Amino acid sequence: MISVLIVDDEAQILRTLEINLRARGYTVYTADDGASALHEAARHPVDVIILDLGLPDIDGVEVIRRLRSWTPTPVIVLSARHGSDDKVGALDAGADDYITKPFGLEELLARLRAVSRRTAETQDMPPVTTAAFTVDLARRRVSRDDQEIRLTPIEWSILEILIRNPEKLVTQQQLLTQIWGPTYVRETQYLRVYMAQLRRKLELEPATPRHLLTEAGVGYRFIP
Amino acid sequence: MISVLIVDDEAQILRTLEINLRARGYTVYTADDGASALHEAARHPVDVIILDLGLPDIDGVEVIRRLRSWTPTPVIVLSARHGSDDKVGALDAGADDYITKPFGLEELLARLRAVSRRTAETQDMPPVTTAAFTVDLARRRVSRDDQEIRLTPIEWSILEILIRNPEKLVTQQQLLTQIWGPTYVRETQYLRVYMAQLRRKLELEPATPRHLLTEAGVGYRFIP
DNA sequence: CTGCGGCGTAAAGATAGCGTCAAGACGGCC
DNA sequence: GGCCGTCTTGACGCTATCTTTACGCCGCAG
Repeated sequence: MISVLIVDDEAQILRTLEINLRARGYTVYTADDGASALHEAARHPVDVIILDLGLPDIDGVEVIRRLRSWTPTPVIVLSARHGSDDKVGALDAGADDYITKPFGLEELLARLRAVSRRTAETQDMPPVTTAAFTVDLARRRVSRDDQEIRLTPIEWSILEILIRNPEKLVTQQQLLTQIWGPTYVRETQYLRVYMAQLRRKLELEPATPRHLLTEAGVGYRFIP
Repeated sequence: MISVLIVDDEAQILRTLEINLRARGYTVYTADDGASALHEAARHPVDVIILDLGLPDIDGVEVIRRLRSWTPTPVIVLSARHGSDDKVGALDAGADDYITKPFGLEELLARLRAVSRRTAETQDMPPVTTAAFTVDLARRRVSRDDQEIRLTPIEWSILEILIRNPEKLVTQQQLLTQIWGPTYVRETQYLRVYMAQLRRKLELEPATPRHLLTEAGVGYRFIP
């Protein structure tokens, strides 16, 4: 069951959306100003937040910023203005998508599906299995021969990125920026150390890896 | 049969609500001030409490706070004021929903259905049992060897979140935001203290936990 | 054949996070 | 006001984890 928090100060819109989304099987929470939006978001760990930018108390962009300080929950922004500044500001603050009013319900539903697909992938994805090991992204667990394997946070981050891009080449820069931040793009030694550890823990023959492959000078690749 | 406690000092409103809700099949109890509200709530284990904020004796927010110290029963707040401070205060204290007077009966009924649906999810859950202890989310009780174990409100909140996500990793941020609010995301020390207490109370060998596991640097996990 | 860059491996040093204890603050209750 | 349970906060040793350094291997180009 996908849960949504809708934030809008116009009671009519709020109600319409609430009813329509409920009818389609979403669990819906509502708020009609910024303060209660933040409060509700903290209370209920929803999958998506639909946020109107024009709120009576706090500026919508500010609401996004505060949400982003602690949660990665995707945010879809609603706005009456067609201005592009608005849009850029909201997206910069961390919004994931943007719709200008008036909008058709179908459009909103489409975008909702789009952003929630990403989280749904994580939440209900079946475990990924290879000849040597099994990775369960939803539960954040790895096992080999039904034996659970302990991974450190960094080991897990690297493995997760590779698993989410099966067959694909993931560059060293991608890994370094996503895990350590943009200022670490030169620290390729980190990757060597952690890839070695991952192979030692996961591969049957760490010296001749079959699933965690190196592309010399470029990056790494996961083969299922 | 769903039971409701209505608290309001205006006799007329109290009577109108009582009649209308009875007519729709609810079991209704009433109170006209804070003290008797707390008293009635303790006497009858109702499903929902409808609470007017402007009471003659105790401040409405205070009533919510005291209720919350021992029961998770959902509270719908009624208020004459439109101010947002009020609202935030009540929600912070633990209210579940909020309606400003004057309001239509249909709106109240809708919210009543909404909150009681939410609790229904909880109340139908069978108890969770492990080798060491049993947790009954519906009755909010924990036992070990048929001996009931007392948990403080915060201990319970943590345990409940973990139990609702069996096998899954629950991040420190999830726990901190859901229990203390988004501004406490750095206070990981709280978690260490309370996890230690939970283990001391629940685990057979608190030093080597089997059901409440730590994922260093990330969060905690419950294994049935 | 020799030097070089990139890689894998091992191990040492630095750091951050954990569990634990205990003292103090706080609030409800008699 | 005083008691009691609960929550917050600080200090400590310990361990896991991260970072850094060192070294040998390999392929390649000069």
